[in-house]
Amino acid sequence: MKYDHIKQAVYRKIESGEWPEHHPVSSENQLAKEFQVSRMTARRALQELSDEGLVVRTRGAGTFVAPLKSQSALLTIRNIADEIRLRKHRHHAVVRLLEEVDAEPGLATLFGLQQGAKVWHSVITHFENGHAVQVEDRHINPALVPHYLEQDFTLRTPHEYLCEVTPLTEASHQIEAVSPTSMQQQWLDLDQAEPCLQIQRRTWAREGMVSQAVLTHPGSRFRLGGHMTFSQKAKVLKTQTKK
Amino acid sequence: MKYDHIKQAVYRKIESGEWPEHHPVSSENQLAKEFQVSRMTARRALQELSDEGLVVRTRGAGTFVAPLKSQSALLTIRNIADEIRLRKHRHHAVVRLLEEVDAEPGLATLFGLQQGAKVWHSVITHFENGHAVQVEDRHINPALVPHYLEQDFTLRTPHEYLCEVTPLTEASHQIEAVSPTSMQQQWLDLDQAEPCLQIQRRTWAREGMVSQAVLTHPGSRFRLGGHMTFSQKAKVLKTQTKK
DNA sequence: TACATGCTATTGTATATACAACATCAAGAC
DNA sequence: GTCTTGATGTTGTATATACAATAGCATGTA
Repeated sequence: MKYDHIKQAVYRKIESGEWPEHHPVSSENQLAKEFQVSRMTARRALQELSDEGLVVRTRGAGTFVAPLKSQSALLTIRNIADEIRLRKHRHHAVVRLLEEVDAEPGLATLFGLQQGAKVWHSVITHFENGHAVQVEDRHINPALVPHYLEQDFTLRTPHEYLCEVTPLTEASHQIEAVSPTSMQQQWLDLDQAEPCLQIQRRTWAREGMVSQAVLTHPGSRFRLGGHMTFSQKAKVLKTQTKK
Repeated sequence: MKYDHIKQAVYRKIESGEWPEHHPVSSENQLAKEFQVSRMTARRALQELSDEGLVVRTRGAGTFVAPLKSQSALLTIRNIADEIRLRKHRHHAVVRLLEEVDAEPGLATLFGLQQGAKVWHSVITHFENGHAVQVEDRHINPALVPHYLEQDFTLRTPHEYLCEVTPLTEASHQIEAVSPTSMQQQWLDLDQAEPCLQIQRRTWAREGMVSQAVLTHPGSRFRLGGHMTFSQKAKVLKTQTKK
């Protein structure tokens, strides 16, 4: 499988960070020459990488490493700020906490740190047209993310910062319905405890787990929606059963 | 784009139901002859359909229409009964309501029916190891689904029945956190109103909207989870931005 | 400067061919 | 009946080639 050889070579360049977003990928002819294969074989490698969304190809221009910023709309829940702006609404954020804390035992294990090691912690409330729609309670692995505490998260969300600083490779999510804690209630400006949609998101880079975020949305002000056609459904199914 | 011509021809056969699950698809050579193209062009059509999960290809055997039964794990939320059995737990269902009712105006519009037309309505509680984990409140378009009221839904879930009777082509979902109504609370054997995760699922066939289901889960007994790697994430992203 | 033209590199589509790997079935050997 | 063998059809991989469509750049022109 020569084409798979080429795919993996390109994949390594991207995954290692040697080729960042928008970096040009060798052209079909260059790869064909370099790997001593025909252009059609090199083409297949790039084509499959494109199908998988790792590179973007433009006729006449070339092949480039795909930007990873934008996220799948439904599961990773795109950056809340982008989502709000997409609806042409105003977004602003208020930083409630930004601190260094002792890691809880469970989290220390997930991060691969010693018991009692320090981790970074931020709590940020996101507003849509002046109404609180999400409180983002996030813990960060300081071994993998530099200068987290010095960022101004009213300008750029933690998620955006993480995407820039580290190449994320995996994510897991859990969605559940909960009653907000009194602190969450306060952070969301809720008069009374209403049901909240809570999403736990964990993200990994190649070196290990980068961050855990707990995103809490008031049920009355947030809804998670999606739509898929038959063939798209089948495609998602395939990516999931493949593992 | 000759290859796209072939893709669409095959797609129509599948979508129309003329080729059911596991039905053999014409071979590359047959298609090449039929459409007056080279084998490589016919091959591309089948290959892309395979990438999209519509057909399954086996070297030496041939190409076949893919089984659609299994659903994407995260969004369509696989059949609750399957999910429970997958965890090696006991599942049973209790039918709370199974009746013909007047369609609400909104639903009649969605179904493409006259105001005040009759629709079918079922309410079923699903139990995992004896604990209620979901109440399924479903409305059915009687124009597209036969004999719904005569089914025994303790043996086969409505979702399973619908999948057998009609070829579903699209689905949309909304997820939110709510307080249960008093009826839902009763159907779920809840002592007090706890936050519930509520999923609204609408499904379409080619002829129109088939069904609307509202699935309500007690927050304390249910969690929606998922995991995806980098390249899978990118693939999902692509299918969603494509529209 | 501003615009138009054309050249070149790159990706997209289509074809023809060759061989490899595998599944299925039928005929024959035991 | 059971197993082996081989023929045939199918998909998978790889190559070589041709032309189309587009992007980007450089060059020439007004």
